[in-house]
Amino acid sequence: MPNSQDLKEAGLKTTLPRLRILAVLENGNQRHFTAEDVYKSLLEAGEDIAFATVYRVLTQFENAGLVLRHNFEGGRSVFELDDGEHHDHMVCVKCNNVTEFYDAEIEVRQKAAAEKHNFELQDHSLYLYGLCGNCTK
Amino acid sequence: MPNSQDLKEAGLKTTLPRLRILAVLENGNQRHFTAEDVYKSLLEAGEDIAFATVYRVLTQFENAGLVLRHNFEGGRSVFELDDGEHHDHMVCVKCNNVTEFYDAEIEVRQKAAAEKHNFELQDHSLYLYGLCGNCTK
DNA sequence: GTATATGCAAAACTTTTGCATCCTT
DNA sequence: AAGGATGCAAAAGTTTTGCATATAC
Repeated sequence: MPNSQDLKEAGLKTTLPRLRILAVLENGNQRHFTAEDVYKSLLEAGEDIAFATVYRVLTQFENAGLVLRHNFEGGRSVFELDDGEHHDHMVCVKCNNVTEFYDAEIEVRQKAAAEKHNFELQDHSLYLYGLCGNCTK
Repeated sequence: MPNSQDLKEAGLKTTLPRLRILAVLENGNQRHFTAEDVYKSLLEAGEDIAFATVYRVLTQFENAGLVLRHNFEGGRSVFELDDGEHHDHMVCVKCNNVTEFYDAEIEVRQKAAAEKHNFELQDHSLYLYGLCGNCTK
């Protein structure tokens, strides 16, 4: 779990906005946030942090490797704390709920596909879209 | 390969802009286009079609099932003719070249992962990011 | 004290839309 | 002739940036 130490190691000063944003990402009841989600959480917690700062900080966190940015359908970025354990995502198109999953075989086949095409794999994103358990009831 | 017949079947009138945009998607030396790519191709071909029309038509084609829209990293949509044969994509982060690939086992495991989580799969996107063969030389 | 970070407002970008006019059937 | 499509310009939505002020070290 990232903390102020991680900020320093990333060359980022330990400022109040950064700590507050980190707290939202760590302690929220969700793991996946749009920038607006983060901003609203801060407002609700009584924190007065500019929207521009939220974006700046999230981008800095992303560059520092603390946060992952996803480009799901819908045109808005979704941010998530990088816990170091890679996983993929199922996104409910109705309620926007995000479920994480992992399949070792899929990872292996991706690497194999990349090698086969002489492609130097750096990263990947696998998003499943559909209806989550709650929304099919 | 879609044609004016497909337009009619989709409830879309056979208009010059639609035919021209279809022609770009079919006959370009690439298969993957941003809206701007399409617009520029039209300009180069001497066609005077509004940018807004390009977006409108691409969206209509998407809804009609003629075209797929991808959300790669970078924040701009990428469009591709839907040839009916599902495939995934490797995107070169240096030259933006897009390579298609398909792995039946990955498809199977995705379905299995969805079922395991009681998730009704509708669609998915798998993008590999890295350096293509040309860019690692 | 110095360098870096933040707030605010404005800009940049992509994509969509309102409306008058034009085209297809 | 009638309904749908296009062009233009303006709007909408997300994300970034310039600059003066404030903060961390």
